[in-house]
Amino acid sequence: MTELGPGDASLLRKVNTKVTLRALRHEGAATLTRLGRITGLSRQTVEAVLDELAERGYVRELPPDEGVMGRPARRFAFRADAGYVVGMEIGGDGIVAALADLNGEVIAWRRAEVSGDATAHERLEAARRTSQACVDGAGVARRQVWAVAAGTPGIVDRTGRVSLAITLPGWTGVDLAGLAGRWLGGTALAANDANLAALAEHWRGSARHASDVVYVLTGHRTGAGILIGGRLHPGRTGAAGEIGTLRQVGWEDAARELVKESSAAEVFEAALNGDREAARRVDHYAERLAIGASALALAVDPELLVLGGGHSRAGDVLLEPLRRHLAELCVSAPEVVASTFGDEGVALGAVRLALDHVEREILGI
Amino acid sequence: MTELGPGDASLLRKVNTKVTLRALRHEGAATLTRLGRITGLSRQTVEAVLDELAERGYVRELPPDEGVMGRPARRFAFRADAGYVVGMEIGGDGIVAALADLNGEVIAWRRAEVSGDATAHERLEAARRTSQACVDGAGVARRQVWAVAAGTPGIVDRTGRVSLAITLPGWTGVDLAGLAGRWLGGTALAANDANLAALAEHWRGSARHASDVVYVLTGHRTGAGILIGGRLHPGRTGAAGEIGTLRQVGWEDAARELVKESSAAEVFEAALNGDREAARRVDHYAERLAIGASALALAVDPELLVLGGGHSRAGDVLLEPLRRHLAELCVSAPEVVASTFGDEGVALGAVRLALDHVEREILGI
DNA sequence: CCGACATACGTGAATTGGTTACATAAGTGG
DNA sequence: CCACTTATGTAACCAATTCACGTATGTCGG
Repeated sequence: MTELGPGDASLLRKVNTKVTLRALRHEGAATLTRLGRITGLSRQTVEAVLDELAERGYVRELPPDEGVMGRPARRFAFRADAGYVVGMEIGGDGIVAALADLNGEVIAWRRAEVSGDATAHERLEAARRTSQACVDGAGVARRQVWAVAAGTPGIVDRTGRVSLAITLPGWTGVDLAGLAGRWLGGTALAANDANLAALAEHWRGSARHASDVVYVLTGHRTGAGILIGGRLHPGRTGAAGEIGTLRQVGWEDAARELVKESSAAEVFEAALNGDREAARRVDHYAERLAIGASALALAVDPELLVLGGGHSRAGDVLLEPLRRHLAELCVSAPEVVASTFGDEGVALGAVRLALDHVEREILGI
Repeated sequence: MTELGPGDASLLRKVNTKVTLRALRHEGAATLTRLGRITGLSRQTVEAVLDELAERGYVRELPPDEGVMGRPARRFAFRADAGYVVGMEIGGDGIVAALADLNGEVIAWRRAEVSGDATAHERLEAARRTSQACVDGAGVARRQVWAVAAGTPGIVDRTGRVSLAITLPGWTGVDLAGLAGRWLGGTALAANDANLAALAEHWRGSARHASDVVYVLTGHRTGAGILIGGRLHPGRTGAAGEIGTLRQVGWEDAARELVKESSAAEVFEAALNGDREAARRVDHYAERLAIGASALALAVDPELLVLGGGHSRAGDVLLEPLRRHLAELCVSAPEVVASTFGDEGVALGAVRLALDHVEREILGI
């Protein structure tokens, strides 16, 4: 995994820069002495590292704390506003774009509705407009955007091209990463929506403490994303988790059956209120989900299964039968929880993906 | 994944030791100058590193090459005989033990038959005797054995305990790692057999060039192992890949149906010779395999699917229908190949697991 | 046998990065 | 205004590495 090269002396400085930067970002703002204690490095080393980082613009010196004993200490903070990233969801219902600083704090959201049968061109135009408006509206210069990531239904290959999308017309073959790179500055990435939502849950949601996670995205479409060792596992073609395509699983029409004539929310509501027929439909839907989820859970044996997407808002009405069916199917079923994020999960995961890229490539963390 | 600590100066030496040792092991034997060129380090550094390694006993100086121009260069080689590891399979048919040096060269095999309905105690005794005989017979002192690993059917948890085994009587609950540690010296590890076989294929077999691999172990029992990023993916409970337990998959009795009254080899042979009924049975078996394999392939989206275990010897008679059924079930089916190792795969994978442990913990690679 | 050549070894100085120890500076609190 | 607390600044030292250059030790051709 980690390529290991020979170490000349400057490798040490690189390592210590990473360690210091990580500690500083974790602390928010800190003095030299404190950073030294945390990292295990000497104060002098930390000082040298921070002066260098300040020079490069990644770190800012703050005015010293007042009212404390002793000589005032130099304080530093990571410059989260040194750059920005954009994460977006390009889905069947519309576009969600989020602008975040280098700490991952989202400073602007933007949404746009796009009908499910819009052409690829219309959808892409909406995405371009929405992402650009999100950045411009926040008063951030486009060249300040270091990376962009987009999540979308369907299979997205390693280069960021949509290699297969059944639910969106004309979507197969779209070079999403290539296009998004032209809308804004910086590197552009694209990935499957469920995968990104999984990433978001691991970052700040229900899956914070798990490293192997299966995420099941419910809604009009049913999909899944997999995290292994806390990292995205896209697979060779980007199709990892696309268990729904297996006929035996029946994810294709699971959602359709659930919402036959009423809305999903109504069905869940009715089931909660004791409607036997609604309860039966929810149970049947849960069983369908469980079959696919159990295949994933048996394959990956994750610590956690997160239920996300539109229908996860139903909560225990859906979670309880899902847990029950899953327990029947798995030797040792994983814990099942609802996702923390609603319809912001995919865009948030895209932010995280873009940040990962920035931290790896630019900050060298 | 990688924990990153602060770097004092000695970190550099550690890194360069690893790089040098890796290069040396790759070369077999090499001069200082050559190692310097390969690693990108200066000759002096390489020399200091190797002198240190020689002192610690990991490396040996060889007599210089003769008949070449210029001043004879100091030559070094990794001391593969500085320690040994044992890998073993404890299966339903019997025991396979392999003793290997630190280069992974197997210097002794040992086998013992144990009937499928032997008690756990009998099986363990056979394993103890076989592994000890393997080491003693090769003239290696038991304290020279740095690590032992064992593969077995069933689910093996992270501590090396068999948490569930259906096929072997009394096997559930056996603390395999704990016991194996007492038979021989060193650390002891235990894992699922299919997982280890997958590791062996990645190490020296059909899966050498793939990093994400699904391995399907055929035979009396059908199981699977998963490699992600070239590393074992055991999952939370060690049950990753145990898709066979899903009823819809039908791995439980797939093998039983194939061999109804004749032996598996006979069925394959007959199918090859144009026997329609045999071909139908093989096709049905392949379909059963493909259903489970496709679930794994869709979940993991691997680069390669390796078919191993007893029935993989059948070759194309089985591979061809498997590929066909897999292509029907998967969006983009992975390449399917037969395993390189027959009944030695599990023990060989155990050797690799033990070596991984040694390299990580002792050599610090 | 001997000189030319090729190649590797050996040594010392310079560089980079890091640590420890201790004197000094700059605040707070009575 | 003095004691106290805490951080900074400086100097000496160490560890690991590289570069430059001189030296050693073999082969090859006559």
